[in-house]
Amino acid sequence: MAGAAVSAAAAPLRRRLAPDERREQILCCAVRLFGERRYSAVSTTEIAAQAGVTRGLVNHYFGTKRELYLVVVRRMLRVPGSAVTALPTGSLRTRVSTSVDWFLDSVSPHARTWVAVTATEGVGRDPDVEAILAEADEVAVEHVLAAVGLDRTLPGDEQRRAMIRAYGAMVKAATREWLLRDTLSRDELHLLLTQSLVSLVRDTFAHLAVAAAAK
Amino acid sequence: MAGAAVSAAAAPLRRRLAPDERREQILCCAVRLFGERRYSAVSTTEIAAQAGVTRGLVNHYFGTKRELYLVVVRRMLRVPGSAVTALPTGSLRTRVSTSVDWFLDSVSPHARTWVAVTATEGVGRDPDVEAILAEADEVAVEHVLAAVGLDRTLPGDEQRRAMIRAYGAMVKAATREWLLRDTLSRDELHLLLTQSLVSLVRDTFAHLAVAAAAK
DNA sequence: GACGCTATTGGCGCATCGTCAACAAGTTGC
DNA sequence: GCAACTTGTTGACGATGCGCCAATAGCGTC
Repeated sequence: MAGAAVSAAAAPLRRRLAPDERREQILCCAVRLFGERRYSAVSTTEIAAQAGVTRGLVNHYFGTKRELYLVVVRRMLRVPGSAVTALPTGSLRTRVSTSVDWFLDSVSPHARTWVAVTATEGVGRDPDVEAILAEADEVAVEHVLAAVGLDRTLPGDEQRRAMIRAYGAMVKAATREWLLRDTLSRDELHLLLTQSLVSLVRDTFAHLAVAAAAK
Repeated sequence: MAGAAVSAAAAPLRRRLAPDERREQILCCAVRLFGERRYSAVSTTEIAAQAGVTRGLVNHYFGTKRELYLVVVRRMLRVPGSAVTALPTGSLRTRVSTSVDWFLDSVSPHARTWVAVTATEGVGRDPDVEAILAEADEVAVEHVLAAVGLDRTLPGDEQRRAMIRAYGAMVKAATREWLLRDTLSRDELHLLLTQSLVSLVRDTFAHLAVAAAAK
């Protein structure tokens, strides 16, 4: 009994961690669970259990289950884009091709989480989630504009940005075809993304400028 | 008192409807509520209340809240696409342009519900919802293949279908830009969708065929 | 080794969901 | 016309999940 008491003292039932550390630990489990199942199919109890804590602590750190979810969404989008190396040079097609390659390279290591983030569409609007995704899209648009070398002060900038956002949706969908369904090889995906963006910039934007000048 | 009794008999508290009728009534309310709020923010109690029935009846007809939700998703995708009129003729660009116009015409009356259906979710996979959306996408792919006049037995069909699915994602995103954010005019949207599909078929598919023949 | 700070717990109250037996609105048979 | 049957509909029960908060117990500090 004395031995039991000693070992119990040596390994206390609750371990007290630094707030940041504990928060990170819970968030990590939440990312994994929300990544593999939908919102309603994940309970805060389960998240807490996986993190080795009680449910109350989850609420203590993140307030609400929904708030935790939003943090997870934000976190998952923080993956790529940190190492924006030197801008590519050369012809439009060369620059676009290089950028597409860079994108594919940066996605493939985090394939699983990336797919989860950009995953499903459904019914029911969620303004908060939409705002986070929109923010990430805006960053992507900036990258594309920089890669193709377009002046952002020119008239028609808003329209071009909208079109690039739409192009971004195709990028996501096509990349899912590659990573998830394996219906496209990397080369085929690369061809699609490059060709589409080149056509967008060279043809569609040109038509746009002509139409704007005509009126 | 006798009069009250008579009026009560004339207007009974519960009205007994035909199953299909009641089911449709509940489903209608569910469509509206799920259209304007996200899944977790809609309770079956509220749906029942809006339909003028009790919660138990909702479960009786649809089993589970989730099952009801899936029925809603399916229903919302039932765009009156039945009226697939005669296939357009003329050059590739003309046929694509006509098809894009037809699509935009058929979407705009149901703008609100359509936007709700194609709204992006966030994190968390939902295989059931994905299956429904995939089914609808496949129908759309068939329409596109018919419009551009591609033989479905040719080699590389799977790759082309995948690329058209990706194009479909761009169509949805761009249409949302038009309907929701008003960042594109209908003409600009039409230009984008037409130009992109023409480029996809004329350039990308051509490259694809060349690459396939080379190996 | 005692003290204080605070990370952590456990439980309370409330809302929602799925199930089911009982009830009553219509319908049919006589 | 009334009675019996069918079945659409209700109301309540148990279970689960979530937000909140006072009590508890690690861990650093003097």
